[in-house]
Amino acid sequence: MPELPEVQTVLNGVCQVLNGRQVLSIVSYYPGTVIWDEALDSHPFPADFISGMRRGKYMILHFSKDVSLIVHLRMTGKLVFETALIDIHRHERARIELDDGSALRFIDPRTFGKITVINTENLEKFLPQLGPEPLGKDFTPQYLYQKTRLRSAPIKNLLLDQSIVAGLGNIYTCELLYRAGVRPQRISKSITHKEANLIIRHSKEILMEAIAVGGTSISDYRQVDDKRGEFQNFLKIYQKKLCPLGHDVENIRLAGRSSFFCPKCQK
DNA sequence: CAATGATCCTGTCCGC
DNA sequence: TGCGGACAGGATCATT
Repeated sequence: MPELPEVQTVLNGVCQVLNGRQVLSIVSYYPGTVIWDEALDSHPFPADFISGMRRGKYMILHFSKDVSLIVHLRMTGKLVFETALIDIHRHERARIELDDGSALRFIDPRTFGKITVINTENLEKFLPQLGPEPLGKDFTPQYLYQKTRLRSAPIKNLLLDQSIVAGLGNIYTCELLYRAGVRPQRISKSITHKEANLIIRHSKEILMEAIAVGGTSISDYRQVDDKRGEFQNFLKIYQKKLCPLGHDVENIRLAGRSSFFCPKCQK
């Protein structure tokens, strides 16, 4: 599922494709996939691509004429580049048409993904409240420790809360807690300074490793050129029966999600 | 305010 | 071979 490393990888590909191009139009094939800001100019396109950035799991694409796109892939969304117009794919929910006849197709079987077209000035208004970037300087052991003091929910739920830290999802949270040696169901308040240190260090480490190999392709996730990421080959606990040391892995449900952990390696 | 559970949705997989 | 049900889970909304 697209988490920070997958979104970053897709964004990098999208920026390459959009570099020097104009968007001519955004076509919607499924109700609710494309959301239009009411405060938008009535004829926003064509607009020149300026820059792309990422905030948590959101892609933000800036264009001329104060137009921006907020793209969220949710669980099964893909942005696939085509050099020429072709038939609408069964799961194609929207299409971003470019000035050279190419297009980015938004393919999303489960239809949870969204493309929001906004006036750039309204960016803050259209983004939810998001915590610090996990790879940023504000995501520190002190910050996390302070947040854990206020909560009785399991630490995994806290890490999945985008208003606490923006970009972690189920897979990397399972993995980083395994690396940190902390059980996902541990009550947040019980996390020690030392454990907060380990969680922060391994969060940053695992995200950087995953970005370096193009993310994790477990089911639908693909890069813009339809290539798979490679990090699924390095997962140690997610959907495993045995941990790397050969211990039995347990799977419990936390916040409605499968949570894999090793009772021997994680305390 | 915190925490939990339902909801959105469809493809895939498992057991019978 | 077919069918029903469980499952996958990011974010939002309603409820406790």
